[in-house]
Amino acid sequence: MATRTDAPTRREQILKEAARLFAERGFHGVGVDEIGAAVGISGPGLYRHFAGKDAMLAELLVGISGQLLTGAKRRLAEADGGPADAVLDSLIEGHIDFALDDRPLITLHDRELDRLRDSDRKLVRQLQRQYVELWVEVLREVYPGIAEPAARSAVHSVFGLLNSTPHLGRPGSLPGRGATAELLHRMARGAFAAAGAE
Amino acid sequence: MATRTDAPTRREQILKEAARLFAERGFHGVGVDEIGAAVGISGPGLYRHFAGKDAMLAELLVGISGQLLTGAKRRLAEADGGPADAVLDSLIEGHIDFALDDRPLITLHDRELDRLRDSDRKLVRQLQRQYVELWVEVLREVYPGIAEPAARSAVHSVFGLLNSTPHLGRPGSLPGRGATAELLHRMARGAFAAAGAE
DNA sequence: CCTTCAGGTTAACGACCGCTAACCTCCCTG
DNA sequence: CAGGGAGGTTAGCGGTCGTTAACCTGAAGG
Repeated sequence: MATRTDAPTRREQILKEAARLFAERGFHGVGVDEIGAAVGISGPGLYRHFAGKDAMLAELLVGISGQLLTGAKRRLAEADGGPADAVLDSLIEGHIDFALDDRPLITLHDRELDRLRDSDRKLVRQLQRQYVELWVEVLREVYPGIAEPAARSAVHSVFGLLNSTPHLGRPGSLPGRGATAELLHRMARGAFAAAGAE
Repeated sequence: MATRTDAPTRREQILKEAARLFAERGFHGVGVDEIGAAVGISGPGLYRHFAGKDAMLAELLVGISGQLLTGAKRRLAEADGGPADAVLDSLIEGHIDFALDDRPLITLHDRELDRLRDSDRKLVRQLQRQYVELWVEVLREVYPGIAEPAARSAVHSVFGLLNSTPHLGRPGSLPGRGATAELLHRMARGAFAAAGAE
């Protein structure tokens, strides 16, 4: 995957700022004028790029879910045939990268889902479910003793653990990105191990 | 603590329904008319019991934080002098009880804090900080090797794990409350153990 | 050089929502 | 048995917000 070097499009600027604002003050707490101001244009100018405020949220949430799922599938494919243990580590690593690099999106991801139109919400839920099931399969390979409902619960709980990054204080009070990532990784493995030991 | 047997007051009804609605659709997503309807009165009737919509949210959040802190202090006092290990277990148990019994409140707790007036938000933050510090102290007794910043991060992350209950599916798809509580408890201990093993 | 169109602008409409005003109706109490 | 307060009601005001309408402008293309 080539790293982007070209300038972000106006659409992307808007999405990024909207994500930040939605995460800070909630979907209903942010006005379109604010979003516009954040990218240097004013309120209604946004409608040249999006059908409405809802559309921005929808694109954000679908994008997040899709990105997570795609990344996980890729990691699974890359490690095809390898030890399930390593695959689980790779999944954890990917999720942590995302949680540390895109904190606003992680926040939105489980906070504003209910504000979506039915069709969009169904789509997001479906992507999320696939992502979870993917983890569940790998987890049950590593810990064959764990029953499926328990495995699903364990996966959701570890997501809760990994998604706690927004609560870990602003960057700077953290012990450094690498150390935080490592700590989260160890804790996730520890939690899974405890769930697997019946 | 004696279990309440008398009927809930109107104020308590309102708070409970408001908590549920706020958790479902967000603070700004719920109108006062809806809250009123949920308790059988209509919109402005709420103002006989609360100064405004903000006041309901404030009372809910301050109440949650206070309850968590008070409960933790009580458990700490009860186990005074006992093994730190057992105290940690008691803290975890208390938090899980809360997360399982008052899911809407847990949801609100880290979702709508920014909607509070400055003074209320400061109060809630102060209560939360005390609660965290209490856990950090106990955790560092159990795992003396862990540095304080890492311990704080670990505590926040385990809160994320325990507070994942709203994502565990509606009661019924769960393997039963007792089993869920036990699983969460084991995972929390596993995560802490992994954080403590440097 | 004229045209076109992408991407802005401001004005304003309509809906919604928090809150207040004004009024009503029990029930408790002196 | 008056009267007063607790706890409702409906009507409506004022502000906010998403969205649309109408207009403007600069740059690219024939």
